[in-house]
Amino acid sequence: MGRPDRTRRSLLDAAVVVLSKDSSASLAEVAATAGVGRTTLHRYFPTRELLIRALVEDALDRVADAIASTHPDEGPVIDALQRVTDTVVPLGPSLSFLHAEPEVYNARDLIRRWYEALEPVAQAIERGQDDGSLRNDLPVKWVVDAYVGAILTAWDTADEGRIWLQDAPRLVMTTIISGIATLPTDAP
Amino acid sequence: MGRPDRTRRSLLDAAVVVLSKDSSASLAEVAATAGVGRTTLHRYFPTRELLIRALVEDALDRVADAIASTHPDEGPVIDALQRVTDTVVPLGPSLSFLHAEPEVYNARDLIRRWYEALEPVAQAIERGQDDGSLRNDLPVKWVVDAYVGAILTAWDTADEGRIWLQDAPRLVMTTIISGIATLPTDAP
DNA sequence: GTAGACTGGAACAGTTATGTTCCATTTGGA
DNA sequence: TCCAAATGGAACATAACTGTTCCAGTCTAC
Repeated sequence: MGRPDRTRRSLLDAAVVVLSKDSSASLAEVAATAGVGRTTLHRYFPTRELLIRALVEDALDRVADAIASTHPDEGPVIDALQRVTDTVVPLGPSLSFLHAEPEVYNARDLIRRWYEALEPVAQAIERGQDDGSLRNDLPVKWVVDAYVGAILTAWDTADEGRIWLQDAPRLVMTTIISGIATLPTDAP
Repeated sequence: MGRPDRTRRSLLDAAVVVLSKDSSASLAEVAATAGVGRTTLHRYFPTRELLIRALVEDALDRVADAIASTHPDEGPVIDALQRVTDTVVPLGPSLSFLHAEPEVYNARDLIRRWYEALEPVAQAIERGQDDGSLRNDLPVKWVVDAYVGAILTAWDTADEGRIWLQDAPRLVMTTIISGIATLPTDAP
């Protein structure tokens, strides 16, 4: 990895840190955090929009790779979701800005790519509803969003120090799979 | 309600609409949406920060009132959560900006008030864990965040047209209470 | 060690939002 | 009707960020 690649990576990492804290932070702040001159930032990412696009695409790639690496189309669906959760959650709060950036919200193609990245998860959930391991009275779209939402919540909550990130996968899985109530059969 | 009160309300409502779509929108846009001159906006809210504070406080009041009106400390906990859900969800996507505004995130007292508003919910959940209706292997803080997160997800998802807001209370309750898996007892 | 790539600082213009002031106009209640 | 409150528009100063240019300095691969 040559110097340009390292500089580029520093900038992307710094941008994640800075922009997830304040999505309207200045590029000067990003450059400073990356330990790089503002001029250099503009050499790599001529405009703010291009920086954010690159940022989101980078994050999307990481999520898509993480999901694919767990082969969510194989084995029992609940096990598959467990693998996805264990792999994606540690990617960390650093990705939660995906949720907030207005630039993301208004770029059709980025939204499309976001749902493309989640498509394997959607398919696993559909498979689970078909084979009877997941309840089928909830729309697949809702289940996907609720599942992703739980992961985002875990990131936020861990970020605020209300839980430990290492506990997050269990909390997410228990909550989303079994819910917060005791089983009806537990009643006398 | 005199003219000043109506103007103030128009401004707050417009601010919710505009800022929840783009949290960096200009005050001119807010004023225009409220059908009010920019000068008038500044008369009511001298600075942008004060507008946002007023906005958040207004939203907090609405949520707190909605929660209180359901008396979450009475009756079976799951019924109480159902009442809270049915009452809070219709308050609508208009409140989801609570989640995004950086000004909110960086104001200690607003965060504190946010959790104060949720305190009755936290107490209900604690009560449920004590009386055995909710599983007690999850931290109360996590359960509160997961529950609120599910409502926020429902708002976002409804906003994007992936579900209908009128279905949201059932989806939220089913998902958070029972989870997305079929009951173990459903297996042959 | 040297050439070419890479970097950083400074200075600049252009744009945009904010907050203020002043004044003319409209509104609504007494 | 009349008066005081409320409003809106225009103009202004200020501040901040963006994106560009130019140049001098530094690193690195050869």
